[in-house]
Amino acid sequence: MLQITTIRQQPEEIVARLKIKNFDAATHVQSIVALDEQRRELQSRLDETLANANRLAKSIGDLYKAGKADEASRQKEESAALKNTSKTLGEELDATVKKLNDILLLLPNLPNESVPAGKAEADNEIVATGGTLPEKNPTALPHWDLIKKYNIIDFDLGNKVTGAGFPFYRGQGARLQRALINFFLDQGIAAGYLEYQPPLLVNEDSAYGTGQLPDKDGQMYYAPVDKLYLIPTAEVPITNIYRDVLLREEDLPIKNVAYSNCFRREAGSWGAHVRGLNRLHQFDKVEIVQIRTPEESYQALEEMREYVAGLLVELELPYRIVRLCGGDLSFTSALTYDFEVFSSAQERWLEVSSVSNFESFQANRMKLRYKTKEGRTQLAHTLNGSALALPRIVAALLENNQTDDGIRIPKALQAYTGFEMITLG
RNA sequence: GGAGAGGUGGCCGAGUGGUCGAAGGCGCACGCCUGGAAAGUGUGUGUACGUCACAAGCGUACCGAGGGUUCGAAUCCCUCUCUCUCCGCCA
Repeated sequence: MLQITTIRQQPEEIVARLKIKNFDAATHVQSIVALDEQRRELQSRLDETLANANRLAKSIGDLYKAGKADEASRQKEESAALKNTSKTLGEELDATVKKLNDILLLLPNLPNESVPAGKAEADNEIVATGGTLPEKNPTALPHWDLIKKYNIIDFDLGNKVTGAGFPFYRGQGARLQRALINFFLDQGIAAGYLEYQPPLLVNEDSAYGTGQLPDKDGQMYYAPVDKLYLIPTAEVPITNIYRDVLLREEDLPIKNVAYSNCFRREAGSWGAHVRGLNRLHQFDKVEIVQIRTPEESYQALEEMREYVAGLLVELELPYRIVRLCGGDLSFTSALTYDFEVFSSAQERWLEVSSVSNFESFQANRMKLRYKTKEGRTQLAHTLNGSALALPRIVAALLENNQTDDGIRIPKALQAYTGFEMITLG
């Protein structure tokens, strides 16, 4: 959520910046400015009325004590009138605040200066590449065939027991999952992140805090009996640790890492390119989250980018990093780097990580603040990134490392899997 | 799930209708004291909103959340929620 003071002070600037995200904010901003004006007016009048009522109450008490009951009951009538006024003003104020807030929630975060304009994927900017692309192999099998051949991931079984997009991992497939999770967590810990194991269901406040609601309502699984949402990413519980928290500057930076299952309904996004592991309703991901001062947050974003790139190097996967254009940028993000690995049999780049700086957008929603060394209270910046999401990593590993003898496991992972090859039988 | 007890400031803890944003203590900050430190001592120490220069000052709200009674509520009533204890159930 954007800060009301920013909108109040530079409404045109906001509208202009949001155009980069292809978001027309003109009407919203206009309403916000008007409602904000109204809100402050009502607040002043209400405060004044309450101040008068407080004065009267005190006076009535004194009069009773002095035995002047007549004068007291006359003032009581006055007080009753004030009470009516304050009740009306209070209701108007609440309604105005609610209206204002509802519109504020609809405004996406401002894009960073460096975000290129653009409508979609094609306008993203490739900022780095790494690893070597495998040679073209016409006989290479896509991962959905490989998993059947080696009998390591079973979609049919998932289909029977749960539904589409909920596969079973089996044998060396399950082992590979576990290896990747542990590898990613250990790397994170080595890089100074604190490991967390979060709840997989969160309440409504948390879903609002990180911005999944109201923007992505319908994309999360929901347990209505208990009013809980299944998390689409560990970002939600991990960042919400700091909801309504006032940190001290010495507490920063905060760097957390967490593994979790992730649940996504993916309503309406099923299509031709989502075979096999490319898109699932439940998948595994290790997430890194940082809380930073505004001064340091972009430096932190670069650190995180380096860190994620390092993981892909260890896994010996060819990758590229793209800076998302305005149109592709998420609702909450100011700047996002997507990481894509090349999947040789599909001959496609698969997104395996998204590293973002949300600046104070989430912090403002969550009231995540910190006290500076000078004693000023201000909003912190939040960042997060996948490090990494498993299914597409697995897809790329399987496709890129297939040999006549089996599927080669990258060296860095072998200590975790306990085997060097995925083999038949 | 049943019964009981309770949620007060960074922490502990007083406070059962007005003088309470809230005693006292701890912690913290700054000063005094000291060769230095400890001890001692003095002062200060919440958040949000409004006014305003995102200053001071002033005003308003906040004692788990939301409603109610009252001229006036941390204090009384109702609902919800969370924690603790006992019982039940259970990985």
